[in-house]
Amino acid sequence: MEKTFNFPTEGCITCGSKLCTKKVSLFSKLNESQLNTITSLIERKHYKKGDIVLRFGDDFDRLYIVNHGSLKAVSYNEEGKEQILYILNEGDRIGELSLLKKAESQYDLVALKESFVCTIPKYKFDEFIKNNPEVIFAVLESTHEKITSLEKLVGAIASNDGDSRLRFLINRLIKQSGEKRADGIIINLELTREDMANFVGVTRETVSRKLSKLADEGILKILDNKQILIIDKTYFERY
Amino acid sequence: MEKTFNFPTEGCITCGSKLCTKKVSLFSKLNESQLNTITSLIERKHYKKGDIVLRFGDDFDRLYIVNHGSLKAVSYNEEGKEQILYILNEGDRIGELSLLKKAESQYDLVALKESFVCTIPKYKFDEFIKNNPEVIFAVLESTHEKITSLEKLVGAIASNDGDSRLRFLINRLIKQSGEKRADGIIINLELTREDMANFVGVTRETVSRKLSKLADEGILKILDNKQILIIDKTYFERY
DNA sequence: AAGATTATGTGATTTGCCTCACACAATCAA
DNA sequence: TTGATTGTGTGAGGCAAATCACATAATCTT
Repeated sequence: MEKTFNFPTEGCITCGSKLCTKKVSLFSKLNESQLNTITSLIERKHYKKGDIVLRFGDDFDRLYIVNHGSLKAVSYNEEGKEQILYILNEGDRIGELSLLKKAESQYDLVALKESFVCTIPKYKFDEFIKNNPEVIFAVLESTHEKITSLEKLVGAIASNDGDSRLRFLINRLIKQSGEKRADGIIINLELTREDMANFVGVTRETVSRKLSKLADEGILKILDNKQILIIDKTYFERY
Repeated sequence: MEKTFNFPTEGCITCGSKLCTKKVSLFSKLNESQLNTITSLIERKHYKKGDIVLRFGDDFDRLYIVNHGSLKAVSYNEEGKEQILYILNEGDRIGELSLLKKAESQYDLVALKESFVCTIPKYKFDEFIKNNPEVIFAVLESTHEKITSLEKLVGAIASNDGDSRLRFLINRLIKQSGEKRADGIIINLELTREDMANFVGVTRETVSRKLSKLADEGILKILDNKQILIIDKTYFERY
């Protein structure tokens, strides 16, 4: 079912020419010449599904931008159970903080599917910022979004109520990757049931059961393991 | 038991003269004249225990700095249950993000005890930053700390294990306000049992029971409702 | 100082999720 | 294509924490 992908060796695979710098909100306000400079700093790498882009404990000395594909950032608790902190889709970025000081990554960055990831080394980005100080505001804004995202996650999983955890999860998936159709909203999942569980702190069994229940109630339809059709969007907006 | 406080009408109540700008890490790298400028921008207000400093939905158009006392930032879930996102002690600040754009507060800011809070209005701070752009890096660093703090909170409460939630809570209290003594570390709580519960997402009963259990095991001693003596610090460091 | 209010500890009961178990489906690898 | 691996759904049972209930302690208020 998965359509095969034709990988260009050079340039941005989604917009055809440049390295997508324009669609990254971090750079959305830059002019043409600034964009060209940024583009020249970028290194792009290819990852297969399951590949580890950055490992826990490694130097976090780059800014990472998802050019194509998606990543998860996962930490591990005492018993080694996975906790997903962020799900990064096309255009999302992580590592703004490494711009400040040398730091070690507190999580693994893992490709959820075949992905292209653009990176800018800290020292290069530092210099760019020195010459283009207004970019720092965009960086701040980006960290703002991250904080908001985490605050909501905390609220969702602290509630200790499985139904609202699932509601939160699906609501976020709708926002991140929902596509409107005539009969509802399609979510194309990169996540497994277990990933979903590890994001909101339940077990994969609970995710399965809750999804089935929601399907019984007519709130959504499970098309297949990787596709969910949201019928009653409002149920998830009660948040 | 609570010692009464002698409130000066002007100047910093903890350092005697200026408005504590020097102890706030946000400003720690500023020179004397910059500090004087900042000090002149600050407005200080007094709050009684339980007073609401900023309400959910209000314009978040100031930077808030705890000059003396402590605050909690609380949001509410669907059922109206309180979720504490941050505990702010002397020198801590919140609202850096309001520097970017007009935003509404996503939580209530509540005084945990009698407190003095210094604020700087957005428009004044914006101007200060325009003249002292290097401060923006300190702001970024401050948001970095907030992100790290939230990431850890997520890891703790997602685990779904009461013991580790409590371990996380007490570990943070030790770091935020623990005082070393010959016989261990004293934590002077501003939080009630219910506050503690609302921070790590359990009920107050569970906090009570878990604390009693830890006391039985000799890991800590409950001196009274507001004082806990940590005997085996290492237990809480397993994190 | 006395009464009212708020906070705390602890027992009894309920409940929802985790755990374990297993069948079946989907995907991967050669 | 085939077998191996990984993912998924669902039942049964146990258990930790929520809930409910109440006595007592601490703290506010005047």
